[in-house]
Amino acid sequence: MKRPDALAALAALAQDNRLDIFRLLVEAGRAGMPAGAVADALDLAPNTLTFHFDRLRDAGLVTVRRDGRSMIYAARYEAMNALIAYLTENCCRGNPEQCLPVKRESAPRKVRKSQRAQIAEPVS
Amino acid sequence: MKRPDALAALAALAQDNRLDIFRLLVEAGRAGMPAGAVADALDLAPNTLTFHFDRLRDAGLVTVRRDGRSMIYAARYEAMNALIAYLTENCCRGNPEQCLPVKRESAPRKVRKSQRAQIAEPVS
DNA sequence: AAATTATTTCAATAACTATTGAAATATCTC
DNA sequence: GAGATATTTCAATAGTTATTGAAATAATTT
Repeated sequence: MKRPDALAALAALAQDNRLDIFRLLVEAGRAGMPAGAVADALDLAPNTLTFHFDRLRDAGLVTVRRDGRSMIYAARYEAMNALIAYLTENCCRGNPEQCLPVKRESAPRKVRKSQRAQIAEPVS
Repeated sequence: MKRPDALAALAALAQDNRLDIFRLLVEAGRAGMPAGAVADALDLAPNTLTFHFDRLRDAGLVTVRRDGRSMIYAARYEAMNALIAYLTENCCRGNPEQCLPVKRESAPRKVRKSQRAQIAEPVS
């Protein structure tokens, strides 16, 4: 996955309703589910839903097919996998280990009360 | 990591400049780098940069400390790790395997030319 | 072929986001 | 403490995004 695709996927998922929609479709599995069922489950207006589906689709995160008068949307697991791979490679320097909390070399040295004021607190 | 934090992290990373900033800080390592150096590297106005740093910081993706007149920003690898974990759990049903391309049970059955038109193409 | 169901399209709008220029603050050096 | 350097704050603005209501399309049922 290249940067523009990763950015598109992040933007698509970085929204309340769309994250819900995608998670619901992930649960639904490869078979996917009809737009109406998603609308019912998440209590969204059908036109609002179309708007979000379009964005998820542009980002390559879902597919649609028609079944009678229903549109069946399904999660593209490969896309999520590619996003996770991108984040692991580019934002953890290749290994997720990198992202774990840093190990202290030794316990922090004890400090007398009179010295405490000297020690700068890291800003937030 | 809970949903609101994941959403915040996604939103923070879903922006051109911020994704660059974060990737640069990941490269820079635990030591981090001064705001000015980031500004030079990415050719961003200092006030624009402050705006983006604030957002990354709100999302818990970076930390700051002051060093003289410089502000040193550093990536919080734990946050990225937590985001990847969240996506793996919630958007791949727990195992990243889930996200790999589906395996075909068998090779698709051959079809005579005269039958092709019958077969519905999935929409997009 | 009219009515019904499922979804999309379109236009309007409110809310949010990123960028800019100018001014302020904080720290350091002379 | 005056001047220089590093960064932040503030206000204005242009651009983007999500939601809504009304109307259109598409497939099914009667």
